Amino acid sequence: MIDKCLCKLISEEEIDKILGQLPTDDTIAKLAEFFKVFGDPSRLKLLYFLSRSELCVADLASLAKMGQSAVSHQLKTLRLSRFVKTRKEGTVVYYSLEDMHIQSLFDVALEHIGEEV
Amino acid sequence: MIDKCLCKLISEEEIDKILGQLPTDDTIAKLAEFFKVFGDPSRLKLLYFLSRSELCVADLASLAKMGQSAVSHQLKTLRLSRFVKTRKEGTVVYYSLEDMHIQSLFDVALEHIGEEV
DNA sequence: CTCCTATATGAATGTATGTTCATGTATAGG
DNA sequence: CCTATACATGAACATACATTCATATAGGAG
Repeated sequence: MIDKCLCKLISEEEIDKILGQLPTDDTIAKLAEFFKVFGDPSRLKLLYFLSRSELCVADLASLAKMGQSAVSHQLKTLRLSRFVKTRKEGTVVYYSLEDMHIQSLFDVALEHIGEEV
Repeated sequence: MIDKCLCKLISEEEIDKILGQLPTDDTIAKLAEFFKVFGDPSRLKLLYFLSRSELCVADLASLAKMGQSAVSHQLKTLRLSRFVKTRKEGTVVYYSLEDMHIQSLFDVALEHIGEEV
């Protein structure tokens, strides 16, 4: 854990300042959880479809070419992280996006990987 | 895979349009890889420190309270996904951010999880 | 009440991933 | 050369995670 070096590119005061402004472990953990949700192709697909239309579970499974159970599990993840919301109608559960920041996230990511959508 | 329902909330034409505009599997995979990099607390910490200063491996390990090997492994991940770049000086390797979109990513994420940095 | 459909969920399984440990490589100093 | 330092890397291990399978729940149709 304790490595030498201390390259002295920056001063002690600067180090203290950087450490002082370091987000708490809790905030960092939440940030990681946030991004982890987007780190799976299946979830990204589901989010894409939901960005285009409110959809029920079966239709999401059909569009994403995934099993119903897999979709349901992933939607649970998306629900718990508050990216999607649900509306129930009889036995059908309709999912839609809760958070509209998603598109801007994708924009930054696509720019980085150099794709023109 | 083939589930029933077809809730008909949207028309066939709309479905075709949505499927037609679906990014390729390759693009989706790259997007997921992009976000996966941010889905780990250790890497987030390292990126935070690098967003404040160019730093060598040992100092990063010291700041992040991580082992040198762990830091080196994670820096490799960050290098391969082109988030950081290196500069060598003797035996010391200095890392710095390659990509400046990172801060805007964090802003969106922090807004979502409801933290005031 | 009974059956069917839509969805959720728990257990099991295979795979991916982060850290550690041991070691390899490269460079500076004596 | 020889040694020490800085960093990289491969194997091993433990954990996390995505999917599947089987089953549970809940609501509508008859």
